[in-house]
Amino acid sequence: MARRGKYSRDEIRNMALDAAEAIVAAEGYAGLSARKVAAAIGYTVGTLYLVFENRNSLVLRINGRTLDRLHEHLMTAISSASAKKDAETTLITLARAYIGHAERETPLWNMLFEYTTAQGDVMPDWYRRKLEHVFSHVEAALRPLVGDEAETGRAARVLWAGVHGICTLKIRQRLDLSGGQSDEEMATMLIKTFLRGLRDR
Amino acid sequence: MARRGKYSRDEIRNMALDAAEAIVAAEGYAGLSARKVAAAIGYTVGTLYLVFENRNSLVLRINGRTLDRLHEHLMTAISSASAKKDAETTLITLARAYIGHAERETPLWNMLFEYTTAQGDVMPDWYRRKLEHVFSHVEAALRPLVGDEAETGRAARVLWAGVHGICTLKIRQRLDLSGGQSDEEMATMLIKTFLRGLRDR
DNA sequence: AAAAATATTGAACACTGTTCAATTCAGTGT
DNA sequence: ACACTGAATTGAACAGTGTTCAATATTTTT
Repeated sequence: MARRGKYSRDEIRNMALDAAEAIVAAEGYAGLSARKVAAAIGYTVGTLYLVFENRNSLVLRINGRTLDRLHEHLMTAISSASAKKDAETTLITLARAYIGHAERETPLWNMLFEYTTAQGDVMPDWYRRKLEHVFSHVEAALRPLVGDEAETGRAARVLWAGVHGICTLKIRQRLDLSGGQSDEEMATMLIKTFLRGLRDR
Repeated sequence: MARRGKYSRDEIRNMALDAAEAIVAAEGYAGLSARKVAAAIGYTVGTLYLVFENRNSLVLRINGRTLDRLHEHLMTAISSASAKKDAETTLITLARAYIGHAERETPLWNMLFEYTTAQGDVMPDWYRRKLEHVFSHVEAALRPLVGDEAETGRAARVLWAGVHGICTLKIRQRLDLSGGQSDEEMATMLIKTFLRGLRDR
């Protein structure tokens, strides 16, 4: 049944990504299988392997899309709600948006970190650019507060890794040890305290 | 070949845990399989399932041991090097020890977070106690600095989630975007800035 | 209409977690 | 010494997995 739907390679790739995304969203990373994706778009495994090198590269592409959506979400969050507010407000807005996104798309967001490269080699360039892209929001908010550009980069990374840590531990239920403080409250506390420490340097 | 080595259930369980740990350390979470563990201790799959409910519960037990070792490691780190130093020094020592442990046992440490409970239910009690145990070190260091006990708990969780975030992003190579700042330097910066912000409240 | 080129299939391989009837054996009773 | 019993252990079976690639189906070119 060749060329059945006259879909190009790119079209098949996108259909596969759509289907795979839906599967992960519904059944999680573990529920994702080549045959399931292929069946969902009306093809068989073989075709899928014609369009993706392997399972890992499919996962990486889905993750790329997740990063794109996250970037979009952060953008609208800071542009709509509190335009041109101070750094603290902006950063808190960003953190809420980040955490909100992670909670809304938990399985896809989890997959962002379940994927691991073979020991020794790094993430592909296009993926690292997307990561930087997401990061740029934090840097922009922090720049007015920290003079030096290199220092801005460092502070942004440290602070955002911190917010990410809160987010990931909450979502994976490693932080429910005591009084039910929400992850957003925790992130707010981190940001406020960190910024105060930064100002009083 | 029944009762071949006259091992009790508990002994078999421990042998299995030792073997599984070695496999994960060498080949990662993905390399762990029931048949491999069984073969390594001279039994077959069936016996393994007599001693562990399923793969997940085996993983959870390995994780328990990893937490125990982590706890030990943190203890020796603060008791030997800098006994009775100020909070900042202690926390930095703890962070270095935490990160060092994660880097020394990367696959086992990763598995700590790759394991996920079925959606809806929580970690078993014995596991949560181990988590609290590890946390207690951070709380102890932070207590003199923060008056209120509830506030101490909050600050400890926020700060440690931050350190964990740095650690996890570095190990999973999501933070190599720019000038090669080490994860330990980043954690130090986080701790110093956070503590300054905490003091100048 | 025949030939060439390309798209698609699906069986095959070596693996996975999990179950459970069948087998093998240690200890006891005779 | 021998059968019996009950527990320990096995390993085949099931339904799935990622991945490959000769074979087939279809379109395009000649």
